[in-house]
Amino acid sequence: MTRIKLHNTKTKAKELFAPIDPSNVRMYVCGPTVYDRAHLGNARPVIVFDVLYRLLRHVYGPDHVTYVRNFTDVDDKINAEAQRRKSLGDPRSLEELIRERTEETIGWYHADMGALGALPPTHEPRATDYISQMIGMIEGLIASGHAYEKEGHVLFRVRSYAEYGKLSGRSIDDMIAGARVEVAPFKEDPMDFVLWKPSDDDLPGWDSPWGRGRPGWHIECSAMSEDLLGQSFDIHGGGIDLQFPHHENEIAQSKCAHPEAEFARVWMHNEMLQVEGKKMSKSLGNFFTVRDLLDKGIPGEVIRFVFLQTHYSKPMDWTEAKARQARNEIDRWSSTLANRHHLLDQPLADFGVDEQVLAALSDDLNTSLALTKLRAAGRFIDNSPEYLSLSEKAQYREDCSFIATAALLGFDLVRLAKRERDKEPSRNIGYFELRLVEERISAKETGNFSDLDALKAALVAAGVEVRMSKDAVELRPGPDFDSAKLEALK
RNA sequence: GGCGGGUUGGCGGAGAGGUUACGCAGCGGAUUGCAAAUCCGUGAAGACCGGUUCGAUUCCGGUACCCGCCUCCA
Repeated sequence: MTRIKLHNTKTKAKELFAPIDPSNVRMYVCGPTVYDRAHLGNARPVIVFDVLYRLLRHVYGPDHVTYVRNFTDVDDKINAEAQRRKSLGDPRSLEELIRERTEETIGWYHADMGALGALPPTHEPRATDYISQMIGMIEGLIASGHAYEKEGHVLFRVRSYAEYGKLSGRSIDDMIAGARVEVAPFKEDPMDFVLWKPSDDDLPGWDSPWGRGRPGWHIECSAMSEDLLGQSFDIHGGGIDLQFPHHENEIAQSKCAHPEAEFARVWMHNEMLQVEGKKMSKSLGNFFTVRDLLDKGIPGEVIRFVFLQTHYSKPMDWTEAKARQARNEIDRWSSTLANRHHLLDQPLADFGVDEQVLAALSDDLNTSLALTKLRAAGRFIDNSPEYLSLSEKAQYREDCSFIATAALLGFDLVRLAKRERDKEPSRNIGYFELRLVEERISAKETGNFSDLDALKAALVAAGVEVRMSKDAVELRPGPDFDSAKLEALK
């Protein structure tokens, strides 16, 4: 069996991955707060942990991995949007408006992440469906002295958990010394954090032993992971920015609620995304959503490819140049397969995946190296002399393996190749191919190539790639293809 | 102030204590009426200063610079 090594943030070391139960490998990843479209940064953990999910499914079997990614649908920004709509005269209740907002955001999220080739997780729990579990956990924490109620709030007593700060390498005293936050008067200790807070009539709320209120941010992940994965599970993932305070607080809550349990065995954190070398922010004007890119005509698989070129533990820079290169590489794979109809129109045989790609992924998700190996495999099956010397059967084996390997990284090459193949062949394209052939013949006879060159230049200007070999002429619409310009040439 | 990440050839970006990363761009060649595409070949690197070592870009220590987190944030 493939040995997977993962860098565990908790131990700061690369470790051999040993699941608690190989027949049910369990992973929890912090999902989005559903108040707006997912921005490009949100896509990074989705893609990173999607690759891990696929790898685990490959190694342990698709039915032996449980992947949970939550939706945070209790949040001030959601409330603010609902209140805004209400203030614009919407007659519906605040709860209805909140529900509407979160519903539509979740719909967008599914569409956008699906476009990136991310598999749906096994479970996608919403915080609001787990309020009673949260309340139960909070009651337990109060009973065991790890939490206290004050002025309608319930706070976690940070000093009651000796290992607080261990994950992120911080000490409570250092943090207090450098704190820039105003401390609420009802806190015993400045670092204590909210498990439950009161809601007024303009805010969503649930009845609880401490009055009508809503949960703090961190408790939802503790409650949902326990409910869906148990008190101990294998992998907990998320962005590095969540390491503190979110994950630190999750650990404190869960470990204090169940001291005998392990909680998450391996912690994984992806580094941040940058755009053209700078942090993505609205003020810098380099902020955009996944949907913005898709609408600009950058396909999801191109975004995925760019992301996977950088190891998840390093800051990743999104640039237009990278997107262009990625598109070229993927296009090449598509056109390699586009005319191999026997691959596209029937189920493929299982000949396994490329060992080198699998090895790269198993080494702490070295997606960059995996892409390099996949690239080599792609070149091999693209009519290399070695490939052409193989029997038809052996070629088929190589093709299937290549496609399966790409799928392990989340690229559906069959779909892309079909798209390439089934591109509506423009009648104009055929017309101009014929015309180029004819003009070339006559140009060769007369020795005058100026008309031919002019036509070729005009086609290039219309965004068409002109491929003229000795015995054929092929025109391919490029990314800048402009059918109106082409029409005008007639 | 505390914590963490980064610094590799023109650009992007990996691995490995000694043997080609790879891709893009460049250059040379094949092919072409000329190109494009494709194929073949090729130069070019590891922030800085020390240490360990027969040998370090790779390990250790320090310096500099960049980025992020510590407040909602993926």
